[in-house]
Amino acid sequence: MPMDFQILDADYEVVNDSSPVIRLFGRGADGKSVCCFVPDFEPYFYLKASGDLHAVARLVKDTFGQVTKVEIVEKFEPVGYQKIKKEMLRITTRLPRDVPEIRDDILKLREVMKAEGKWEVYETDILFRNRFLIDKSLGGMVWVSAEGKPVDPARYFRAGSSGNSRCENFACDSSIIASGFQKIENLTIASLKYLSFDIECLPLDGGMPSPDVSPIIMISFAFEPEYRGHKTLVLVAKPAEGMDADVISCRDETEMLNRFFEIFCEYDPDIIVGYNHQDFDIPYITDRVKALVAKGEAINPVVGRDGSKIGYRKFGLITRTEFKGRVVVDALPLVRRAFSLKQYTLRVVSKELLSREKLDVPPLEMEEYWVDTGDKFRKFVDYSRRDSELALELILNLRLLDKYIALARVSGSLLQEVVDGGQTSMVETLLLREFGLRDRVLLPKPNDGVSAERYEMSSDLKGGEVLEPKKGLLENVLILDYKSLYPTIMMAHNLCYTTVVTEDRPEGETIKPPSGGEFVLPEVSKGIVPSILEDLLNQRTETKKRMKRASDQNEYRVLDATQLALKILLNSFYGYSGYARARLYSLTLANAVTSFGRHNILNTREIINNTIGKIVLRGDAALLLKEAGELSSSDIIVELSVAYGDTDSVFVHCKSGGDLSLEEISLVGNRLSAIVSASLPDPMELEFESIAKHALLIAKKRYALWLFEPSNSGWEGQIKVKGMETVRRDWCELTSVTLNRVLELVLIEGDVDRAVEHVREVVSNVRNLDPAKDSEMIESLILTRTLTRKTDSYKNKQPHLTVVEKTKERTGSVSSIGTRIPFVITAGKGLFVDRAEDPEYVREHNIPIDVDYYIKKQILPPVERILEVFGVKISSLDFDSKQKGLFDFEAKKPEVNKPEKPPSERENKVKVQEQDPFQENGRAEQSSLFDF
DNA sequence: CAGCGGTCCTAT
DNA sequence: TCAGATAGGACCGCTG
Repeated sequence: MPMDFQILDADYEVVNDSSPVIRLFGRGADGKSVCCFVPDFEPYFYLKASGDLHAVARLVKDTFGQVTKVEIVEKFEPVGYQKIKKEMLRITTRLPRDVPEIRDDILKLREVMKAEGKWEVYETDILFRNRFLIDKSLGGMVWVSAEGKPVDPARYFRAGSSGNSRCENFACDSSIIASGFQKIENLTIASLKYLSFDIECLPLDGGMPSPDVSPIIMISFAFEPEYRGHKTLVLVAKPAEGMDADVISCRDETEMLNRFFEIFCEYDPDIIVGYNHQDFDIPYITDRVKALVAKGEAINPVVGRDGSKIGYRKFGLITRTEFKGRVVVDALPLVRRAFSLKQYTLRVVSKELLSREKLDVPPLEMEEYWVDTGDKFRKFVDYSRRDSELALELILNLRLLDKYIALARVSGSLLQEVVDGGQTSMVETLLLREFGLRDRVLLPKPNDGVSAERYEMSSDLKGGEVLEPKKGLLENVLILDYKSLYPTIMMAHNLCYTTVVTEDRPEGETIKPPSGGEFVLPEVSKGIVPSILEDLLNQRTETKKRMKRASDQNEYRVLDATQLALKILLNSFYGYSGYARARLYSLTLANAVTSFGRHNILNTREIINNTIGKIVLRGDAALLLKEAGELSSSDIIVELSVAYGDTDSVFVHCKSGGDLSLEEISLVGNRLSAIVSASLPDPMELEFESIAKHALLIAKKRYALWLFEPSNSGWEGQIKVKGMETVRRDWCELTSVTLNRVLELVLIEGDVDRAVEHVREVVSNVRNLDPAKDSEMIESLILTRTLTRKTDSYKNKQPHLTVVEKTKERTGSVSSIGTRIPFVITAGKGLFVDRAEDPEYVREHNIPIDVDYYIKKQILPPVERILEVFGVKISSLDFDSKQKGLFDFEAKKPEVNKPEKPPSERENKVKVQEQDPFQENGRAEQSSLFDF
């Protein structure tokens, strides 16, 4: 009977001290956890040597006892167009660890051989499990059907002298030795078991707990699916009576910890969830267990499917944990990546994303709650339980893993690598697989010296082109977008590491990017990266088609995650080429891509502004002037001009004598998309995305749109803000809210008067702020900033730094790098940075807020940047606490077309954009804010 | 007061 | 946020 399972994790174990055996851990189609042993896969790497290769081969074999086989193979070198393959050595070793052991020494043989040319090693730093997955076309979350016989892991490994105790604790439902296996196409995801946990410690004096001295007093679990009828469990390290059924009272800490590991292994989870458990709970448990064991306590801290114990490793600032056969998923970094929030404490995150309240026990009263036997203790238990629940809900309810599961499948990297790492591991997995198939070897990762050098050079990498916006308010703006610009450029122009002309010259023509360099034509040699991209793009198109046919919601979700994953991967290759730590780094390639991109957007602007210039709408047709022939009075003439663009987007302002409907503008959009796309090499495409009925362009990368996109139920309007203070997290909530309202009034209602009135109200509220009554208002004045480095490596004072230092002095608690620090500006003299203060502290001590700062620096400047477009001038200088002359409508006041409002006394009409001579049809009888 | 370095965060 | 990239706006506080 073949066994079908989905690969969750993979590694290897050495049997008999002599040969490695791959272990694939997974969850079976039958719901059981599986460990599948695969023997007979051997580690290897490549050596490019000069001189007599047979002699080198013999020497390698004679020199290194670990080498079992040396073959002469033909391979292409990693970079550059090459006409023919070169002979290299493929060196097989007994154990995976032999590869790094001999790779440096092997280069020294060059002197022994007295060889002339350069020697180089390739693929010497590929983890053995990844080597296996890549060579066998398997990968994370892939389904495998394995043939083989069941095996008792304990007996299997006892043969080896390494005979470790882990085997006794082997924690899989079934184990087999594979005699054969194959990948199977299966879109579904196995029924995974999720376990979330959270620990509570008792610090000595309300400070930070230290594992040497502060005991763990509670551990909570949340399960999905249930564990023996329990959705949650709370273990407490003291005798307790009268508790709920899901509370397990233990004699002491040691018993509790042992119960923890027992329940953990019995439940046998696939996904280990927590909130910041990667950085806190797991290292803490590890160290605490060590401390207790050192004192003579008996604890067996098994968490791995192979019986391995809990542990962690620190790399600089980051902690990595590994639970063999399982996947550790910390909700904190996932939430961070998925949502832009001002703070990422579990309290804030749960409230914002789940609308759930975190329960809290004040740190200073923790001991009191712990020794209590009644309500307070129950509250403490509830608080602990809730934290586990929340972490699990974040992952499950927000479906945070879907994307990562899809990325693992599509890239072939293990889920843990995808969740932990960036795009690098995924890109490299794809590259290694495709390079292997095409007989090309890949370079090892660069060392620190090389990447530092490259990092310096990277200043020569130019990026995208940002067009100067036509600042102001525009009506009827088409938004066009290049679909996957950089990947399609690479495909269209065959840009690749393997096509760049270096040593060998192809016959005939080459592709010459604006940035320089030369690439061979696809007919001469099709690039590997373009081929990978093409495949990803085809898969994505196919996936999107299947989404339309999808019958049930689950299938739809999986497909949607898949197409998103494909998009992410498509866009990863360009970044990788300019990434200093990449195995393959090529400024020539990266610059070729961006230079084509810049060229492209400028060219598009030229076509739209000048070659096309105007479009004639006649019935359902959007015609070029030359196609239109003689114009009739029913024709609508639309004049086009590019108002803005950033890298891969073009905003086209459509002007005509009268109103244009969304349908009419769409006709123009579709025509533009067709014309421009036709002028581009395949598969580059300019897509008609949406229409901004009104667009407010403030600066490069700063704008707000009243956007309409075609949907099933006609047109749906929404405001979209980019780059402005409403979307920036280093401004206070009051700024965002106020600005949003102003944008709404101005963009949709066209009512500048009301916007001004609104601002006036807000300012007056702030000025008359009464801290005693207005705690909500103070909430909305909180600013946040990320602590980006160690506090001593800042060159300048920073407000959040001030707060971090003050807090450390007061409570001893230190903020870790990467956390967002909330603060408010308090009243007083001196620099603003010195007056930053912890909001909590301000509330407790009734410290007055610097109202003036908030009005003059937080509310008014962003508002002013918007309203000055309409001629509203806010003379903040004139303004004093008596609210006199707050707004100074210098000469201009907008005339707004609102019948219910009295006409403005002032004559000047708003100057939205420079006046346009193009007024033909008499359709603009009423003047409105948006007419000109 | 203009200009600049340092810092943060966002757009693409 | 120990690993995709650059472009760019805005702020603060210092300097000349």
